[in-house]
Amino acid sequence: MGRSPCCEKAHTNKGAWTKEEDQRLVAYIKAHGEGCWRSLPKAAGLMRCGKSCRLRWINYLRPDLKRGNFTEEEDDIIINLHGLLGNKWSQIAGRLPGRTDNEIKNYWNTHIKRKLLARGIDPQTHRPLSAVAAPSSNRQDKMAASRSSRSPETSCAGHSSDGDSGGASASSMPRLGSSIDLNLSISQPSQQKTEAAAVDASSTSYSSDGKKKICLCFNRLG
DNA sequence: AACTGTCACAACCGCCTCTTT
DNA sequence: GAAAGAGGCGGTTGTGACAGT
Repeated sequence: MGRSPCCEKAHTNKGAWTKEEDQRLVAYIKAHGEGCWRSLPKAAGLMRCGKSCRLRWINYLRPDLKRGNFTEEEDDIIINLHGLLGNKWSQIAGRLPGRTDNEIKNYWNTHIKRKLLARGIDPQTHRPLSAVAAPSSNRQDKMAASRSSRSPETSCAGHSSDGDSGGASASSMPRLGSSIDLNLSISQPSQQKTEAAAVDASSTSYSSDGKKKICLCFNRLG
């Protein structure tokens, strides 16, 4: 539709970041904070697209990032949150401090998918493979599915078609065995924001028997 | 040693959503 | 209310590392 590109592509570097570029970016953000990504590259003396700077900072350079392997506990959290949220990587990442959406997305695609398949569980629906109809391998179908999953009405991919939309309780959904209790609650739409359903917040706590509990509150279900 | 296949992950692309004008 | 700009998100790709033959 004629939208101008986010940056002047002819004058931007692409590909892997160099140490010097990283240093420039870190130094600039340390000095000025995260501000306008569009103007940041110029201000920091980087021949990069603003989006690229943002991604580099968020996924790699941020000081609070937790590098290294995912723990079993993190695996479980990701699997359960994915069952609830679908491919909402940023929301899942928001509940795993120190992890980024990109990291989780990659980890899901490379490790967890296989892990679930090995257990005989469909990674998309979280149901036993035998109960899942043959998935479409058609690329266009996948794209269409991803598009529809981004609409608010179907934000809980894989469960919106369950037919039990009235009882939005995690315990009513078939779920792989886990030590994590997903204690969901639905509140009245008291806050008058008209956004579509959103998982507003979650908190992690421990029950008396030491089991980890994650509380997810769906504040605004449409 | 050379080749091939697989895996892991950083980075890019295009679209969507939110905010501002 | 419409249009434009900017940020954010999710899917996909490119590539280096490693393992197997």
